[in-house]
Amino acid sequence: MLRYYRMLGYNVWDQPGYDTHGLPIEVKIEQKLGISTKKDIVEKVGVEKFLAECREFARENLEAMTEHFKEIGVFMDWDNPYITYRKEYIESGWWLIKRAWEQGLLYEGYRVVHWCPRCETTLADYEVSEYKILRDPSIYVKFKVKGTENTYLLIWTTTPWTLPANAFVMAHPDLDYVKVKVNGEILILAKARLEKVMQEAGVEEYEVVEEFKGSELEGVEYIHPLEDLVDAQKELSKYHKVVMAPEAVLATEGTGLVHSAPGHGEIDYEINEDRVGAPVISLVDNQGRMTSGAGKYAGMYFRKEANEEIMKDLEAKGALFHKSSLEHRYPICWRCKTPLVLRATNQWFIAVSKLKDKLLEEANKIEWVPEWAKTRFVNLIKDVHDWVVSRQRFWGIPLPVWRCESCGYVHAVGSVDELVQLGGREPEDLHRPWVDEIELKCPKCSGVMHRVPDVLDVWFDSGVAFYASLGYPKNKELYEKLRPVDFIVEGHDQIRGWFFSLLRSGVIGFGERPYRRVLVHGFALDEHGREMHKSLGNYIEFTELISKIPRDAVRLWAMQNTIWEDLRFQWKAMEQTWRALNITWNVYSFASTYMSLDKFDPLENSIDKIPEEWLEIEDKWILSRLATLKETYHEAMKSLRLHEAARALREFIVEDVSHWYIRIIRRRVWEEADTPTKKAAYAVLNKVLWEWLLLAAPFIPYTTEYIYQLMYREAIEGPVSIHLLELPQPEPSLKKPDLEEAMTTTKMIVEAAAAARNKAKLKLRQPVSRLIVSLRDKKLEEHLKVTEKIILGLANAKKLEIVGAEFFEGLKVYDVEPNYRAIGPEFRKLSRKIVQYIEENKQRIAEDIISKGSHEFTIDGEKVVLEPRHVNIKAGYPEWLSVTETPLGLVAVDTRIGKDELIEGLTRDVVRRIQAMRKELDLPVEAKIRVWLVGDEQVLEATKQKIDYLKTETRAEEVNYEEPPSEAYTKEWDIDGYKIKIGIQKI
RNA sequence: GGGCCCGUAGCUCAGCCCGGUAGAGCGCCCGGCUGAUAACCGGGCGGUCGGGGGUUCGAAUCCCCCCGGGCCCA
Repeated sequence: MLRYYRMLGYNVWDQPGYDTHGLPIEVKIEQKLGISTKKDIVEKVGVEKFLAECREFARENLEAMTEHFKEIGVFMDWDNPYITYRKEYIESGWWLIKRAWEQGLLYEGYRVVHWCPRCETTLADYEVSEYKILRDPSIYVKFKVKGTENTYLLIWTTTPWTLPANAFVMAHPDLDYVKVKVNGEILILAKARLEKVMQEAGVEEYEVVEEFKGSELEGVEYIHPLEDLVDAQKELSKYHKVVMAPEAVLATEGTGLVHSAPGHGEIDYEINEDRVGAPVISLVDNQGRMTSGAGKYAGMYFRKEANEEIMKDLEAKGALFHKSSLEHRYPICWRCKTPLVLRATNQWFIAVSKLKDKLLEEANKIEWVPEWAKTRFVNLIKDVHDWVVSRQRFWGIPLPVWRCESCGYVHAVGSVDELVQLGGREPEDLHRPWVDEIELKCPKCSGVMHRVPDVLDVWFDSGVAFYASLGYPKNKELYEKLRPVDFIVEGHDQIRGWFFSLLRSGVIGFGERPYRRVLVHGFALDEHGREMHKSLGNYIEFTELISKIPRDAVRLWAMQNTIWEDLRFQWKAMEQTWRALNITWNVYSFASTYMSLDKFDPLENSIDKIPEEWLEIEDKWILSRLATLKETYHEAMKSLRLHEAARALREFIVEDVSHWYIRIIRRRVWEEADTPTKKAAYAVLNKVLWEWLLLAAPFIPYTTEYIYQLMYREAIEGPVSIHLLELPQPEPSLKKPDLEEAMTTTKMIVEAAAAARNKAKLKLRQPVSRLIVSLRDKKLEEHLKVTEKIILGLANAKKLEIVGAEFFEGLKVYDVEPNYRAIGPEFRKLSRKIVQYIEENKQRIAEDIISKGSHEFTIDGEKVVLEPRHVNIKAGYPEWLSVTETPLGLVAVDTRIGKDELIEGLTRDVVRRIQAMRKELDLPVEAKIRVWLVGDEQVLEATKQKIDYLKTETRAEEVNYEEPPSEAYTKEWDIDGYKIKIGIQKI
């Protein structure tokens, strides 16, 4: 796209950029240094050294990427990329945090996150990617309903360790619930789960005493069975009641009553925030041990001792209805494989949910390609949550928030200058640990302020790219000029990723969408449709790829794939594209060979200097096709459908130019004299090839540049590179839809004629006297009149006859077979004679039955009526006519070869052999030769009759009918059984 | 479980928006052409257009349900 707009004359801002921060890089370095925990980074390695390694790694990575981009022909300002770890970039990032803070959107809050108790860090959502089948308890617990003697809410859980932090119970308002009498107790659970639960618990006798909707449970209070053993329950007990939460309750699992611990479950947390308001208590510490708030269980590891002890106590208290275990998928740390714990921790947020309406409004102003990306995007925004921007790591943009030790005042810093103003100084590096050392003076109480230790989510880095890359806010001018960005492109996984992080930042920072148009591309997958990974062994090294396939073939292949769909990697498919490129090369080399041979000057003989009447029909046609191509091309490119443009380019050069136009104009180009028709052909070919070259330049920059340098630059005194030229614009006046249609008809006729020849085993070199065509649509006959010359040339026929359908009808030869099964029972004894009659009168019977539906005759004085059921009729044509049926009508070749045609055919065979021999000798096209012929008289005679033709075609100065001398290149040939010896020699 | 995308010849994919006789390239078999030629052309073989239902004179195409795969979430 950049190449396209550049060639339209735009001044394109083409700065590349690199995301360099983040946990993946930290992990790579941990591996390199042989460490695996945060503690090791701080104590064994030191943060400074660690970050230096990260930076070095990012830099190396970025250089390798740049090389790849350059290799594949990405044309950007590689000397001036933006890099997210640079000071200016980080400062630009700080500015956005400050903007959020100023608008009251930045806040610190408690939030349930996935936490690795071994690495002692939170894991971002996208890092929670590995799961393992683990065995866990599966227990049913009774919560006694307040104010009753023996009525209980029955809940189910696989995480007993979360029970101490239980705050409330969730139910579904629309689900049916029952009270069941079991062993003298009343249990409440969902009706849909009753049978399953009782079965699992091995209870055979139970009685449903009441049935009601879940909504009736709202507000029912209960008593937590571990209340007296857990300190935290003192705070939580007043919230113990049933809450309606349809989004958290399934009718297919558990009991329909879900125990909720807001400090240990995301949905629990949300529902608590939304409609309960209990304190969010998390009873697991950084290392996975129960905290002092867990009372009796303090110090126990959550998935081990705590689970055991809690189940034991529940049993002792008679609160355990049933206990078993199950295997399920449980998230584990992708680095150390430790099972993760969900726990509430302190994190920094930006209140994006407050901006939802604005986000939607802005998203709707963006142009999405394809359209469905917008649907996906809007759906995502509709359930947007506040953005957790903090991470407890090292290699990232430090969160620029300072907190006062004395009064707790929090201040967000937007730049280094502000740091200095507030009593700090400029650190030598804006990363940790340097920035952590900066102390500020509290503007409220003059106390000492320290930075909160977190760094920012890497999505924050990517989100600010649209302005941070341009140096905003230090340098406002550039961004003001370019905003909003015209075009961004990424894979469909980035709809939630980059596209969203950019919009979020755009709205926070500027209250507007930061980009105008989005193009979504697919993934490159292996040939089976799987993602390519080094670990799967299906990864293709880039260097290997470009060592095997030309870069332009790779590019063209990738770009002709429907852009937003995934691309399956296939060597074969690329080789095929390579072939198309090769045809392209052949086309230019064909043109170049003859044009330079004839010293054709493209400037002197440009198309506008050729009188219209010099143009043949095929010239007007290809010019029309070119005009159509340009229209299709620009339309596709302007709406970001690159693949449509790529396909149109291929189709045009391969099908229209190479296979069709050049095939037709060959004879015109071979002529030696400088005829108007040859000049016209050159001028047209030159225009077509020149404009195609420009149009193809954005797609195949290497090939087009090479051809440009080789064939055009000097001749047209052009600029140093083809990529500095402007694309040709559509020329509607050259479009001739009728002519294009006529040529489509012509192609079909020529192909049908070839098929008819094929059937009759008549090679194309053998001329035929007539080509006979009957078309269903009389209007199409006009087409044939227009292109008659082309048809005769390509079908190698002397005459084109357009006839009506009755011509073929009249010639039809019928084969009629008696249908014994129908005749026998009906005609009995006459049958044998009737069969004989049929054999003798096939044609008449067939004609009658086809036209009248029956055939009457008399046999032994009896009248017989033959109807279609009595015979099988097969239609055919006489032997001298080879017919092909096409959707347009019938096309036939008269296969009878007259004497003239035979002579011409034989001569062409000889010419063809001489040409082959010239080629074998590697003679230049323009070289003159001497020829000797000896052999069967018929062949010699034929060539004598057509001697002038033979001489011109082969550039023979003389033809001798005698044994070739020993110095001549001599070969013996067999032409359809005729023997001939040919000798040639260069003069 | 939800949103979106994909499913058409042995393989890779057009066609679907806007309904009208199912296409291309590759592969395989047979034939032809050739001063662009390690190219090219023709023919043959090959299809329940993922499945089912609906709308319609007519559905690969529009609508609904289901199945399989992918992306992003839960």
